[in-house]
Amino acid sequence: MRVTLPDGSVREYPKGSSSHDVALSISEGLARNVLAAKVNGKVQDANLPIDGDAEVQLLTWNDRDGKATFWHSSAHLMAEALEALYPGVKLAIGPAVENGFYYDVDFEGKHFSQDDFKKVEDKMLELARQKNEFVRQPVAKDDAMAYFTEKGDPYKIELIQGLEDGSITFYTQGGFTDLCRGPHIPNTGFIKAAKLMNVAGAYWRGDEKNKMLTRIYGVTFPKQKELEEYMTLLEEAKKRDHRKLGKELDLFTFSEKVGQGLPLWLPKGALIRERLENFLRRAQVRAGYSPVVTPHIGSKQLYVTSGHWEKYGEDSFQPIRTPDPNEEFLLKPMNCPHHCEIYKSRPRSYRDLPLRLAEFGTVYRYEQSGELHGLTRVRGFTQDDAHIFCRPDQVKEEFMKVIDLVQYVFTSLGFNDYSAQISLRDPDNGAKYIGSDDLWEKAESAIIESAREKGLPTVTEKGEAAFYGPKLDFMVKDALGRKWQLGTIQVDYNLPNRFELEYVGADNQKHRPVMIHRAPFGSMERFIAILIENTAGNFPLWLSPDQIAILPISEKYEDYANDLFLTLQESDIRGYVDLRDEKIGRKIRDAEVSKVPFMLIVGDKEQAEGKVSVRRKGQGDLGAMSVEEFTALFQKEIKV
RNA sequence: GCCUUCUUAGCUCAGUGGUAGAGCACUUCCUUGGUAAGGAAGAGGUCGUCGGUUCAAAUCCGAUAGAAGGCUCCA
Repeated sequence: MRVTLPDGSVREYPKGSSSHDVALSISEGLARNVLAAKVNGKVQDANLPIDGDAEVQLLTWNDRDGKATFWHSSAHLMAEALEALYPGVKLAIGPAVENGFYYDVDFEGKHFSQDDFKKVEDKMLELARQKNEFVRQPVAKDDAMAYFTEKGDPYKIELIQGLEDGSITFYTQGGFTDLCRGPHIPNTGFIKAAKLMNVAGAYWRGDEKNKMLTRIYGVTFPKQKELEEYMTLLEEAKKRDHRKLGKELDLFTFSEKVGQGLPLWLPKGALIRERLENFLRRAQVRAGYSPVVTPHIGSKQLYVTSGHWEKYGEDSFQPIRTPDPNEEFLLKPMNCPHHCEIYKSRPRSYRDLPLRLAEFGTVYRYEQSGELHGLTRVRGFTQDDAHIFCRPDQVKEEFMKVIDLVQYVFTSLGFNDYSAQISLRDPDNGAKYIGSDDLWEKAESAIIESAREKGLPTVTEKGEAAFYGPKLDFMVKDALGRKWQLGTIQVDYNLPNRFELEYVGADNQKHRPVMIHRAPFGSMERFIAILIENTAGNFPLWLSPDQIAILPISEKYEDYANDLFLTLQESDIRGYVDLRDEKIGRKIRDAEVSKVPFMLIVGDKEQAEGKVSVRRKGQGDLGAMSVEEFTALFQKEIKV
C-alpha cells in the first residue's frame, strides 16, 4: 500500500502496517515520539493497522491533535488513579480541553478537594511508570451495557444508550477499562508529569436540572521540565490579570456597599475610559453617526413592546415604583428601545436613511452572582452602542461598514488576535426566538454574505444568536486564555416590527426599516479589562493615565520641575511631579512600577541648560534634550 | 443560581484553641542623594458580618455577605 506523507513524499508499505511502522521506517527517534496519527484526515491510534493507500500525518507532542490525544489518554489515567484511590467512584466523561483535560466524576457525597490532588498525581505517575498499553477493543452494545451494569456506572450506561451498536469501543490500560471512541497514545509511559489544576462542579450533560458532578481539571506533559515551564507561564499570566492590575494601578474598585458587579472607576481608570470614548466618538463622526442621549430608565411598557420584559423580566432588576401605583419603570438593560422611540419621534423618509444613532449607554442586567467576573462580567456597564436604521437594500453595505469600523478600532488598539463568530439560531429550539423564519433567514444570510465579502475568517455557532436576531461577534482571549466577546454587530428585523417603525419610500408608500445593533468595544468595562491584560498595564501613550513623571534630583530643583510641568501641560501632556524626599533611584523605581511611560529627570545640569533628562519606561536613559525636543518626541509617539 | 475553595492592617501575606504579626504603603524626623527600594521612629486591625460550642475562638460548628476557579446563563 502507498502512504503519502505531509511533505508529499510517497512510500510503499506492506498492507496492514501501522502508523508506528511508518514512523519507524523514517527514524527510531520519531517512532519513540509518535503519539497518534492522522490517517486520511482522521486521528487514530498509532498502532492501528492502516487499511490501504492513505495520507498519513504522524502526530507528536508538537501537534495540536497529538497534544489532545495525549491529554485524553491522561484523562483515562486520572480515572484509573481515582478508581484505585476511591473505589466505587462513578465516572461520567473525560475529554481533552485546550490546556489539559478533565474528568467529570460522581463521588456520591464523598469529599474531594485540592488537598487530595497530590495523592492522585502520585498515583497517576505510579501507574504511568507501568507503561501500560492502551488496548482498543470493539464491543457489541449489549456487552458494553452488561459491563457497565455489572460495574454499576449509570453515566456510562446512559452514554451507551445513545450510541449505535457496532460503533462502540472500549479502551483498556492496566486494570482500567473505559467506554471510549479513542484514539489514545500507545502507552501510559509517555506521561512523565501530571498536575491537577482545580476542582469544580459541573452539571451532568451540562444541564442545570441534572445532578452536579465533580469536575477535576488536570494537565500532563511528556517531560517534567515542560510542566515547570507551563506553571511559570501561568504565573506570568496571572500577573496580567486585569483585576490585579486594576488594583495595583488604581484603575477601578468594587465595594460591597455599592453592590456586587457594580464597578467604581477611579480617576486613572476613568481617564482611560474617557480617552477611549473620545477616540471612538471621533471615528463615529467620520462614519456618519449622530450622537444621542437617553435616560437610564424607561417605562415598563417600553420593554413589553420590545419583548425584553417577556424574555428577561423575572430574571432582571425588578421594576422601580413611584408614588403612582400604576407606574413602573425598568433600569434599561438595552438602549435599542429608547433609540427606536427616537426614530419614531418624527416621520422618516427613505432619504433620511441610513440613520445612525450612537450613545455610550449605561445598562443594567441582573447577571447570576456566580457569573460576575472583574470588569468582564458586571451588572452595570456602558455599551458603545449604536443603532443603524436603514432600508433593506442598505443592510449589507451598512453591515460591511461596521465591520470596517470594528476592525479599525481593534487594529488601532493592537488587538490582532481575535476571532469572528457568526451566531445563528438553534434550529431545534424556535421558542427561544422572536420573529418569523423568513426574517431570520434574511438576517442570517445578510451576516454570512457580509462576512464572506469582507474576507473575515469566521466560525459559525448555531444557537448563539440573540433572541431577536443573529449576530457577528468579535472574540478575544484574556490573559488566562478565556474567550470573551467584545465587538458585536447584529441584524434585527424584529424590533422595527414591534415598534412599528416606518419610513416613506420613493414610491410614497410606507416601508419598514431594518435595524443594525452594533458596539465595537462591546462594553467599556470588558474592553478595558482585555486591554489591561493585553498590554499588561503598559498602555499606549495616548491612553496612559500618567504620561510623564518629573523627577527632581533633590528639593533644590522643585521650582524648575514645577515650571517644567506647567510648560508640558500646555502641550496637553499629563502626569505629575514627584516632590517626595526620596533619592532619584527610588523615584525612578516607583515610576517604573506604576508604568509611567516617560520619566523626566531634572537636576543641576538640566536646570543650568534648560533641559530634561529623558528616561523611557522599560528602555532606560535616552539622554538630555531640550523641552522642545522632548515634546516633539512625545507627540511623534502619540501620532503613531 | 449550583459545586469547590477562600476572606487577618491601605496592599501582599504569616499566624489551627490561651491577651493579634511581617514586608511594603502611610505620618514625622534625619539625610540633599544622578537613572529600579537611604536611615530612624511612629501610627494603623473588635481577624468580612451574625450566631453557636468552649473557662477561653482569628483558629471548631452554622448562617450570611463578598471574592476565586468551574458549571449553567449571557438582551
